[in-house]
Amino acid sequence: MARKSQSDPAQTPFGSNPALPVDAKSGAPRAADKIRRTARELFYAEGIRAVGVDEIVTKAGVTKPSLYRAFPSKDELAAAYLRDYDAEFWQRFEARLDAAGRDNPRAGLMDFLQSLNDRASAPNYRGCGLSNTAVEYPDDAHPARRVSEDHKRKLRLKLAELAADMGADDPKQLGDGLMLLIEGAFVSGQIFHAGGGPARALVDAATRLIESHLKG
Amino acid sequence: MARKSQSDPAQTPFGSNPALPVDAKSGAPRAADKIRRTARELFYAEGIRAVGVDEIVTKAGVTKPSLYRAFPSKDELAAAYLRDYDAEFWQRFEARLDAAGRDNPRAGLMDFLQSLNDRASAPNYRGCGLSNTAVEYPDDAHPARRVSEDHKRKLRLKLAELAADMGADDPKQLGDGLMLLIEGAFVSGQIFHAGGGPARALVDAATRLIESHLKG
DNA sequence: CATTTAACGTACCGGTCAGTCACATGAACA
DNA sequence: TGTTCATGTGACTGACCGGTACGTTAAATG
Repeated sequence: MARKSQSDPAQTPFGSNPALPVDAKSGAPRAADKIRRTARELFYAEGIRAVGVDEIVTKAGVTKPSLYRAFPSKDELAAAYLRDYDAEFWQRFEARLDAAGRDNPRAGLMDFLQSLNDRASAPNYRGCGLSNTAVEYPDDAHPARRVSEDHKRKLRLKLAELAADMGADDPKQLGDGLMLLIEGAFVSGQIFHAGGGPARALVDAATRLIESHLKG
Repeated sequence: MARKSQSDPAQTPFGSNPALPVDAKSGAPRAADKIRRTARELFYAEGIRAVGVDEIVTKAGVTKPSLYRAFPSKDELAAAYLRDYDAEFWQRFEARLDAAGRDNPRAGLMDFLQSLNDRASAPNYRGCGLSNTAVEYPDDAHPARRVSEDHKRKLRLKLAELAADMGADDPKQLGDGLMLLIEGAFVSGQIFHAGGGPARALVDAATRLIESHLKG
């Protein structure tokens, strides 16, 4: 028989799911990790509210008590999903900046925008899991929304920081303008999903916006 | 006793609910209209999936069979909500354009953006009901999502049309750039809800983008 | 006044939801 | 061998979900 769904590559618009951590001795993936992995796929693709815990545990090949031993509630599982999502986002984001060189923030940012542009044109693109969650859960007290809000605040600061590094006269304004473009690409990418709708204008619009701020 | 919740102004970030149509003879609002009105408030404020039909009929002061006599399903009620939303959107949008004069599309658009900027800073702002629905329902076949997609396609065309009227060298590109900014304001407005987050940069960024296209 | 017709409510359906329980299994370790 | 730890089994809960069969009311109509 060997392992079964282990070979499934699980390609998603936000990147492939990383290899599952395995138990040091037995070599078998732990139930909690399988749940995390499956929850991420389903939550991202269909939305959190649309996915039931039964569906998660069934697809993960585990059982419900395993889920509730690892996570106190579905809401907390959703929050954990978003914390993973957040961590991977920054990993990829910083990687782009590093690749372009820390002395060239504009190239790094444009690189990120180009990759977002590409992903947003993929057929099954579903935008940003963190933004989507804020739409699904208006209540600030919801644990998943908290992760989403924290992430967006951090992104906003980071963009302003990059704008300052680029030498913009009004870095906050440029940072916010860039953020609007990025969030706009997230949502319109998933509305006009195949072939990329307005998201195809992302790089061009960002370039013009940056130019405008740098000339001033 | 008199009428009870009739006086409730129902102020929402997308404008106050219009007066309920009343029966020509009895002078009483019809059940279907009360449902439509209540559904719109709840769907917008909390999301479609988050609101059950029981909550709708209870708050509307009617009963479930009245809902299902007027609408074939909850999904179709959601679609009807979005058709109303769409109609009001264009009504307000075109009104701005008319007020500025059809020979001055740029002023009309900027007027609309300014009003969006203001609404997006309101404490209970929840973005665009049509965009939110696309996030909630990834399936293209869902009746509510269909309304959302149709609306966004139409908006995209309209923005390109306005860009052309402004004399842009690449109207589609400018239209798409503006659309990214608008969608970005919808979502970040509801994430950074009070005091307006990045949405405060909407007018400035749009101005710079337009200027950039007009100089080319 | 009797009857039709339209609008509405009462009471209920089966299914699914998140979450829990006591208990069995099986491998690692001492 | 006995203990510990992660996991599975299977049954169960109470709330809620979207949706419906059927009865009631009252105004309009002949």
